[in-house]
Amino acid sequence: MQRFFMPKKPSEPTRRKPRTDAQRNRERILEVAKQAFTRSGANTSLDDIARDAGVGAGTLYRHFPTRDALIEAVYRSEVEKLAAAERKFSETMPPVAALRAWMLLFVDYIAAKHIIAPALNTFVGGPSKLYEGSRAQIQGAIDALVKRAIKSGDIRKDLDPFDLLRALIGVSNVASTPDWPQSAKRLVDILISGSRPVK
Amino acid sequence: MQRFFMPKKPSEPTRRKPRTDAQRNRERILEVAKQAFTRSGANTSLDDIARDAGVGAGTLYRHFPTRDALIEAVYRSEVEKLAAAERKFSETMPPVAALRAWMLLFVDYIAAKHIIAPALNTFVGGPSKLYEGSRAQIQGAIDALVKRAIKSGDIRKDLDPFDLLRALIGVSNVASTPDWPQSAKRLVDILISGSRPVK
DNA sequence: AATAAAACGGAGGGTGTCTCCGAATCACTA
DNA sequence: TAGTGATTCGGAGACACCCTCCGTTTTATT
Repeated sequence: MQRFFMPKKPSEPTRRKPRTDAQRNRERILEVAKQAFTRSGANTSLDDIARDAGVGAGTLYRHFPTRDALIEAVYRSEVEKLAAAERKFSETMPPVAALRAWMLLFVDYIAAKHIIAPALNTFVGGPSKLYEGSRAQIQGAIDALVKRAIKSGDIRKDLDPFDLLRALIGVSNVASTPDWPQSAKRLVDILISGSRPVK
Repeated sequence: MQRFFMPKKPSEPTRRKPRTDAQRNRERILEVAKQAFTRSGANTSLDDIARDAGVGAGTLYRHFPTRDALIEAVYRSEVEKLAAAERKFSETMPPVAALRAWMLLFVDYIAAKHIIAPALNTFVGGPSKLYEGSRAQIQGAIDALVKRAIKSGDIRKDLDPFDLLRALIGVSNVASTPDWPQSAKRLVDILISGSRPVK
């Protein structure tokens, strides 16, 4: 009987089914890392995380070559929720309200998982390629929100969406007082108000 | 012959003149640290700094028990310049203009000595006592500026000065793109504009 | 069951932090 | 100017973390 063959690109020879233990370890590491980061901040020892996950250091580093890669993986789902929220707000709310709501949500997310904040800014020194994926999602979200608000005429034409984003990420980094979320939310309104067109 | 004695507080017994080598070493360390931080960022090896200063690690740690203490000491003079600028601006410019000018200057200072930025926010986890002195100076400066602007009626009554400060420090941390100073300056105007009273 | 690709794991080398304490240095006194 | 005790120096060393390397083990596949 003639059988079907999946078409293979010649450049990509037969792909093997990924090993189940690899997948399992990857998830275990992510699980442990999430707890560890939330508990003890973003510079927990990676060797410790590996041990708690019942895995050798080598395994951890093979899956996540850098600390940043691990952090990004841990928070990828949160970032996707933010991106989803953008779409929903854009459909159901007037432009400026949507922008404001999203910014507040952003603050909330960072307040909950405070570790994501230092991870969001690239390190001093140079624009690295880290967090490429997550950053693109976030940037896409605020870009869409601001563009819509500009089009509606409720926001200055010359507003750079990333300016807002930078401010948001920034305040989230400064955790000098326990009430910083309130401060951040007040700031959202200042930013919105300061972004309206000059009359 | 009867001699004079300096009156001594009993609680504070005779103070000895500080040793000259201690003073000299302290200054040498500061000098080297300043260069090292500016050149290679804020996580240069402290042992390296000690060696470059021709000093043992113990000496460095005795003078500056933590890395943060050293950083603060290095940038204390810059902070004092900022505080001085506040006084000058307050005397020579109208309230809002003074506030704006100072904020822009703040951005410039951080742009020049980028290391001060990560040093300005307390670490995640809790409000530590680090940078107590410097932070007080900066906070005092913006507090004065905002209070004056509020009194003149050009700024909302309910504006918290520290909200602005947080935003400033924050954006300075996010160095994702090489043009962040421009972004920061645009943001200053957004913040000012958003801080005006609602009509 | 045999085979080879893929993943594992942990020992180990490199680097950074910070302490500890005998040795060296200095301010003060007579 | 020499003596002396307080103060500071210095660097070896204990510890922690990062990350790699490679012999061993597991797995998908034939």
